[in-house]
Amino acid sequence: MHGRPTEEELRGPTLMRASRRALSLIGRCTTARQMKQVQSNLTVSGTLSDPYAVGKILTFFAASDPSYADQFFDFLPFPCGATFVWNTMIRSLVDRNEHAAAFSLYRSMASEARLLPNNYTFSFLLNACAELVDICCACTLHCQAIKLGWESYDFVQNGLVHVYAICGDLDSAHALFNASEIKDVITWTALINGYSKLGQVDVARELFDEMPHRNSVSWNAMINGYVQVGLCKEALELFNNMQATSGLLPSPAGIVGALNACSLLGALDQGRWIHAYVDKHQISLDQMLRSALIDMYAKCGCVEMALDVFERMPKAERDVFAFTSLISGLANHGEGEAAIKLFERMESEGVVPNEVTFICVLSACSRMGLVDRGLRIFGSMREVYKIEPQAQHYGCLVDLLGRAGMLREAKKVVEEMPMEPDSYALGALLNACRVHGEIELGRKMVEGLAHRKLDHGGVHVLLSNIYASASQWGDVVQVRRGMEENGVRKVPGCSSIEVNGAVFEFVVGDRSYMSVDEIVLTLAGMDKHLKSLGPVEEGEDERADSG
DNA sequence: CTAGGGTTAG
Repeated sequence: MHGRPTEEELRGPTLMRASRRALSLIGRCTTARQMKQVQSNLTVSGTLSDPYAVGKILTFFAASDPSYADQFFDFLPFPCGATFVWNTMIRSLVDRNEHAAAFSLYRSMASEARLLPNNYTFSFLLNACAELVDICCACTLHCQAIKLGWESYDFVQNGLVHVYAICGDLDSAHALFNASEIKDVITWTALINGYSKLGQVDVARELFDEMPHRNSVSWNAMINGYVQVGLCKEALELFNNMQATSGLLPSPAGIVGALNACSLLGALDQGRWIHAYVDKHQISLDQMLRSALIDMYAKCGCVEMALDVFERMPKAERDVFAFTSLISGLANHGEGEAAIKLFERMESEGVVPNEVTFICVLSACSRMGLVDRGLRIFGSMREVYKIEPQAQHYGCLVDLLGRAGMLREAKKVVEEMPMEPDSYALGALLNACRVHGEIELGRKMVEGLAHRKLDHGGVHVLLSNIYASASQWGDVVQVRRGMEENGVRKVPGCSSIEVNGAVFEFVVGDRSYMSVDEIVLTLAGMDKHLKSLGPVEEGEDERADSG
């Protein structure tokens, strides 16, 4: 029996009595109408007491019509539905991110249905705790699992190690790991992951080297662990190592990690190599992998390829990540107009922007000097998308107004925003003060911040930059001296870029690397060239915008 | 019927 069910099969009154055939039929239903028809036949024939059939129907509706699934479950003629059906329902609630409902169902399992949870129940709910990073809940479940005798079952064991590790309680996770008699790849990987998330990559690496068997998930956990703490070279080294030694094909998730490392390093050649590798081995290009490719190309300075990956993406897969990555890439390459156009295209294609998208598109507006457009987009956040602007968005607004020379308006935003301005908002305002020669305003702001103990290194550096722009060297020295005396430090900026396959790293103020003279000369040349082009007339872009 | 890994931010 293969293929879609025929009308005859669906209507067949006697067929339902045989549970196995019912299961096969359920498996072949593709529409809600078909499934409901089978469901009513099962109800009439009494086969609905088969929990496997019920479970399959539940799972089908949980994915397509959740409220119908809930209804179906509520009206099931219990006690025919065994623990299995409850587990299925709990799992589908967890899948739908309705964790609270899943836990409440767990509670009524004993009270209403007089059913005891089993190893499956615990495994699903421990997973839910891990998603919520809720260690209290995990402890409660742990106790109950012990009480009911499910503690030492493999999935429960691994679920416990995983949840404690994710919640950062590595002592508990490791203790369970040590006591565990099963210790499979999953137990090891859960622990490695926990240490990575805490930033303890050395411990994670030791475990990784020590574990008896590694699969691609274990490799990925370690690769991503390195990326998370910024050890991108180590991440790529491990990624290459995996190809060379393990004989495993990396999964899309692992490739995302490696591409991430390339993005952070600016390692275009390595990124290209990975892209080619993906093509060659026909690794499936899923949504996330495509977004990671777009991001990698954009961050490595190759917007054309970023665009190419985007356009080749099936339309239905172009999600908010793909759009936002590209919008950000375009904005960062001076293609502000294209970034805004893409944002509009996103809207017209019905892809809903999120808070990150707004940061990217607003910054595109501010670099283009498109004040009105930026203000309109900012307004649409709340009005159209019901996204409450965060400090970061107010920061973008300050930048938008400040760059355009509307200092008073920018200052007003800083003063009236509903939360404490973050360093970006303050930095944007101070930067605007520098560009537009508003020395007094800048000075007063920093003084006010220092008074309220809200000053940090970056703010003082910006103030000294303001003085420097105005050639007030005495004040520059004073600010710097004040910073020294008060022990204020700014974290030095750093960046990296790949040239001919080798990655070079730079730290502000460090002149020890090779060809520093050449770089400084080139920069001076670029600066001179830009200045020779003359200033862009104020308001020029705004007119182009409305015209 | 089950578990561990992944994407966008000035």
